[in-house]
Amino acid sequence: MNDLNSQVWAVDALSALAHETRLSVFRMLIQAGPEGHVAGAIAERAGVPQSTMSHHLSTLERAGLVQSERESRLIRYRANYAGMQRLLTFLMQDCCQGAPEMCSDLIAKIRCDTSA
Amino acid sequence: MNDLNSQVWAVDALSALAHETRLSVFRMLIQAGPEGHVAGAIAERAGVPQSTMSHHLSTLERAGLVQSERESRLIRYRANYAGMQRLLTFLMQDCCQGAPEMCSDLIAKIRCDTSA
DNA sequence: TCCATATTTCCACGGTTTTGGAAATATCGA
DNA sequence: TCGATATTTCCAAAACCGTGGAAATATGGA
Repeated sequence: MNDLNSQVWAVDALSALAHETRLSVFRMLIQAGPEGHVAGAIAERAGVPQSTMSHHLSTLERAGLVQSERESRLIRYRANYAGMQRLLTFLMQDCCQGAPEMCSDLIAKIRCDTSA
Repeated sequence: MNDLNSQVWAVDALSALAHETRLSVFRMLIQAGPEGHVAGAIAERAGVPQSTMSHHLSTLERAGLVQSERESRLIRYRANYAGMQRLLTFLMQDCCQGAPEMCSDLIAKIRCDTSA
């Protein structure tokens, strides 16, 4: 995938996350881990109507940030970690080209714990 | 800063980046390093009118992703690495809460080189 | 087959964002 | 002080996005 295509995709992913409801849903799913949540529960937790949430979920899915799977009448949504990784890698790649030492600082400061 | 305020800020930062022109300007500035670029050069390189670019630059600046400094008649823009770091840290923090092992995978895969 | 449940798609209104020419502002040099 | 240059701010038109009720679709159970 060349840089221009990546950028088009990155804009989609960033747009998908650039919304109060969608960002919190994405975080909810990241935090839920592999279990994810079904659509109705997501709408209820977020306090928005199902049809509105359905739009948001499909936006996130089109952007490659979540995945859905039907479980009989329910549809379960999970975070797509690969999409997240691709986005962060794209942004970090930019970072490094101009300031490698700054970039390693940044990576060093990212901590894999919730007390940050 | 609590989580809710961070999220409001994160939505602003993500919105600022969620635009073809603005994302490429941000990357241009990241890649330019501490030298940055002056406003006119940015508009010319991106191929958009100055007034349009001025709006975009102020959007990025309001979001804390770039900084400006007057140099006599010119205004020089530089990437704000702290803003970038804050955004990535916020997104990674989410990431870790649900899937610590995945998170370390992700960090391990981010490489500080341009051959990625 | 028919009903209940979970979810999505349709549709259209209202709001926000993007855009760029023209006018305003800032700075410098003569 | 005046003119040239760099940039921003003003404004209004066009394009885009978010919203949610109602209708459509999918599934399972009786």
